[in-house]
Amino acid sequence: MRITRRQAETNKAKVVESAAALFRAKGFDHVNIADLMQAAGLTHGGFYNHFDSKDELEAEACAHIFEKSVGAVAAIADLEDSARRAEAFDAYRRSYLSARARDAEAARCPMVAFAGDVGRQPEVVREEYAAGLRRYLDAFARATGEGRSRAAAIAQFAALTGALTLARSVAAADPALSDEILAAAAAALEPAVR
Amino acid sequence: MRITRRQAETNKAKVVESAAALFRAKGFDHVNIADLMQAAGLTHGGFYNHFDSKDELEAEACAHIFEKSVGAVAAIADLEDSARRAEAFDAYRRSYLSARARDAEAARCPMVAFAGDVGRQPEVVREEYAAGLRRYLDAFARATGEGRSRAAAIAQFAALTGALTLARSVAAADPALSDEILAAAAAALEPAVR
DNA sequence: TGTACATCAGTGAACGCGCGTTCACTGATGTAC
DNA sequence: TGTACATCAGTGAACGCGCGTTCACTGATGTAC
Repeated sequence: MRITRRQAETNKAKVVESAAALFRAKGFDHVNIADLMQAAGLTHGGFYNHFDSKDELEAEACAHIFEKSVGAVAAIADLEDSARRAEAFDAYRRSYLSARARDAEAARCPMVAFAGDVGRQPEVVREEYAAGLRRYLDAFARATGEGRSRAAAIAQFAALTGALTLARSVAAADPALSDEILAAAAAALEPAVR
Repeated sequence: MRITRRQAETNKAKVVESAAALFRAKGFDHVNIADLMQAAGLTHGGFYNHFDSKDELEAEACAHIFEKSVGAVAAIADLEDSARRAEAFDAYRRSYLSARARDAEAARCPMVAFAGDVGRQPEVVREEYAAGLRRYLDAFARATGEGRSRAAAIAQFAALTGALTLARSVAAADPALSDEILAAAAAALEPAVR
């Protein structure tokens, strides 16, 4: 039963979109093609009409995820009023370290979702990830404001990822420790430059 | 061909030891039982003479790894001369963020090796990991010296893990960015309290 | 101390399952006239 | 605009491989006498 070309494109986009969510929740290696196609409302056999391999989808999903994440940070960096920018950036970091972000099944931050695994992924995925991280850090450094060095911005972002990753890693087994980690990281945040 | 009870114990210890190294290098899910037994000089069939399941070995290996890591930090914390303790702690953090630590196949820090994956592991492993992180953070907080709050110590450790994890994640695809991350994190380190 | 038997660590083949990938088939869409 | 045929997105069964786990077997160790 052939379908519209337009419909086929929509379907492919849906696969990338829902695969992205699954990858962020479970990691690349713990999502199988049957599940991922089902999440897009299709059956597994059609997968190879859209992608040469699972690796290729992983790379596309990775790019898709970074586009959104980088976009959100860039939007803050692009705020012209420096006071509003600083306010938005503070809110971003607070929300980054919130219990809600920790408890979300699919990690919002691509680095939290993938940093631990990406070294073991095929090269296409590693390249896409590295390109994404580069763009993310550029946007993040711009968002910190003129007063801060790029190095300081990177160190600050590392602290955010580290804290959220640690908090997520013990969320189930030791929620109190997990809360303590988030609170400690939030307390250590320096206010944004206005 | 039955062997000495003592020899059997030695063999089990060897399995835990070499599995620990493999897990740190490749993660729990990317080490199979045949490889892990071979690394210990045995064949895969004998695995279940020592362990009920792969999960059980994962938990034991996890405990084994934390014992070493926590021991190293605790040894620094236990130094009586506060100037020497501060010096040792500085050296520890510098070495934590070194290119050498990043390039080591098996991550030295258990959190860098496991934080991303552990949430998806069976409960025995998650519990062992959480217990290990608790002990590690206790030792780390003691090692920072009396002048620093526990919260500050935790935030600082999160910054270390985050930086090393990010640096490792792009080490292959973008070595320059990887170096930049390590350097930025090292520059942001506050000197230890003497 | 010596002998006979039970035990059990180690071996390697086999089982069963999950998963990425392939393939023959379907039938509506796209196209050539 | 209408008709005939080729195309190709989608389907579901099947393939092949890797891996955790099981099992029958071996033969030296441990033990009971």
